[in-house]
Amino acid sequence: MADVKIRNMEEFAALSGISRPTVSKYFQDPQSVRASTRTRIEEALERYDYRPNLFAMNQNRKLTKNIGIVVPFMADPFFAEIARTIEERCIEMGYRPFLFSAHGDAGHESDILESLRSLKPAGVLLAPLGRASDRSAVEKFCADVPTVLFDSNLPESGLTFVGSNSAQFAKLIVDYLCRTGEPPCFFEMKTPANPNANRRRDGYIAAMTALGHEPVVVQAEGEGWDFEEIGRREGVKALAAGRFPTDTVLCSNDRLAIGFLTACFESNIAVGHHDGARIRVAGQDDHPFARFTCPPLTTIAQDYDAISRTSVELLFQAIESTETTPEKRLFEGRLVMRDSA
Amino acid sequence: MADVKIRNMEEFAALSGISRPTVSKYFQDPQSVRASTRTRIEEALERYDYRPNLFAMNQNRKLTKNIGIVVPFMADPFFAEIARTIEERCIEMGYRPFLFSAHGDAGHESDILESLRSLKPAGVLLAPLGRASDRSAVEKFCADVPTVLFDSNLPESGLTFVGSNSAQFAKLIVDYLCRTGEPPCFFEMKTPANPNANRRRDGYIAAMTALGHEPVVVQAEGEGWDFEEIGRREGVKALAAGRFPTDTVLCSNDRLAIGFLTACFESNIAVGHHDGARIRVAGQDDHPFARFTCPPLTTIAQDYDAISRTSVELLFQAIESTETTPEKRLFEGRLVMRDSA
DNA sequence: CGACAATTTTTGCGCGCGTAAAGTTTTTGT
DNA sequence: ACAAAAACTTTACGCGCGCAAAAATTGTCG
Repeated sequence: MADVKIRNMEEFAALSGISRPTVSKYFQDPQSVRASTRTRIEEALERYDYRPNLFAMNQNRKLTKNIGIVVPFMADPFFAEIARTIEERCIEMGYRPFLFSAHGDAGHESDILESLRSLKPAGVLLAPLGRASDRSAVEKFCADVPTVLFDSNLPESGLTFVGSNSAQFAKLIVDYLCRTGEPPCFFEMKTPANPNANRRRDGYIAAMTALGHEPVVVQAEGEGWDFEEIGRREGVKALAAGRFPTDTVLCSNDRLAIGFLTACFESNIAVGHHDGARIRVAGQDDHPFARFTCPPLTTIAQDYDAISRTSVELLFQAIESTETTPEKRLFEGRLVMRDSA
Repeated sequence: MADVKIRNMEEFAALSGISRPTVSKYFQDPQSVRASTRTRIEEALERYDYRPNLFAMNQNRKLTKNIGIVVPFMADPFFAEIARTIEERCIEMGYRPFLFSAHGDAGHESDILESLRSLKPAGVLLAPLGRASDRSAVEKFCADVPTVLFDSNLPESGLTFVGSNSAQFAKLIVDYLCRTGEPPCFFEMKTPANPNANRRRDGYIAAMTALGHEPVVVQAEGEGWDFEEIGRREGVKALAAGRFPTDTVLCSNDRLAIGFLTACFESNIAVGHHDGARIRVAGQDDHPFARFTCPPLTTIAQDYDAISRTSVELLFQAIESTETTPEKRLFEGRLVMRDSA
């Protein structure tokens, strides 16, 4: 590698013996130039180590290669994990992903969308905060930028959405629990952070009704994204008050379940399906930590891989073809049987 | 808000009755223009909703307002949390943070640093992967861009670093454990992901020796960032093989401890300091989930707030004054007593 | 070998804003 | 009230590359 400092594409083009517009074409899509030309450019690249100026590139370009990825709460390993896989797929496609977390705050979410505009992204993958989101801000943004929603939908928005089939989740776990013991009560937050929670509750009620059981919903007070703490604190209260008529509790999601397991521990109630256990607990999501709770949490696994893959596919579809009809893709969950239920 | 579409700063300047260079000055630092001018610009901003073009701004600028934040593993809530606080502080300072995760992979880490170059960041806050990092790549980067390392240092690199005092951590927890029961064994990964682990082991040995106890280090096989799984799998083996001579286990970090708690559960060994418990387990970090393990994990809390605050402060110090001497700031941990030990 | 298509080269403008210098106006201090 | 200082306006150039149109070259195939 010759250590000649290259200032711009002009210089690099001269040194590699190719015209600047062709080099420019190469950087926008290496496949768009003749193989022999490509080889010459790549040889020069190895010798001189030049990278086009990001800001100049995007300054006067019709469409950038930037992709925005926005999640509601990065400190939730579920989102960290899905963001990771999405990020990788974007890079594979030759795009440049930028990652943002709303940190559970709607104001921050709007700010992100605003500042995302100035990145002129080719497309955005957005997992909205949900209920708390500034709907009009999100919709206005989506009208301007090709966007695929994932994880949490904006009801009636008519936007492309990729997520999980809540009804199927509920049916799967309710059927399992009823088959193997007492029918479950449902433990959820009273004011859930996103609309999935409502669909999960409805799914639970439908599944119970279909089996001829009386659904019982126990709601936890508390706002925000501290699901574990809410599950623990309200779980302790609900247990003490005897609000669970059966010995089986289905939590709306794994994080709530993790907190509820702590509540059971604090209340000296053994969890599981073994002799001596007094309560069974199940969650939904297959959170990365669900395998490490004590006892390990029985849950419904989201299809991370299908969700991230499909989100990216639909986004690129929307980017490449000017007009696409909004789609809605729901993936099924998989029962993960562990010791808690 | 008049819905006149504003194309550029020129137009906005005309509409607000201020010259373009002054408007430009305002956007670089609102405090740099006279209060009366600032007011006029801000009034116009409310009416017309204009935002300068990010790419044009940074195109021909000596120093951008971009800050890179790089963590080794975003799916670890510890890093998600610290990234969040750092991000907020940068925004407060009028800078624009960009978040990146190496996802536990050194190649990815180098790629991030490379692509970070093209963002022309004013500064970078980097938590290196540690042992796995491509040292020369990191050092070369730090030579070009003002960088503050945090969490994990690059030994002998002479770079500014902000982290925790491992020796103090070890002393604090070892003293506590010895005071309240049998002296602890130390459970760690054989080939740890970052150098903090080595310092923690050394700290443990020093603290034990100081108290006149024989240190016992039990090492877990396994590579990578799946700490919980390694802690669980190797924990089960070590427990079965009777490799812990005392009834107290100090884990190198909380994630390992979380896995180890699962190992104890699987091995039917009650954890805690209550009657009937057969083992005490402690961790280090105060991981966001440590409070929700069963039993809740006794640990040493990192001073998240001081670390993030100081990192940002030192970075801006380095950005503003051209020449600063590298500093090393270590913060003390706080004993968090819970039920596991 | 010639015709035709596919690529590449040439040429040149433009993007939106940073920045510098010189001139003009406003503010500040006494 | 007046000079000095501070802030602003005018003017003008440059950043590095995208993009488009026309000319020149290369490659393909009968």
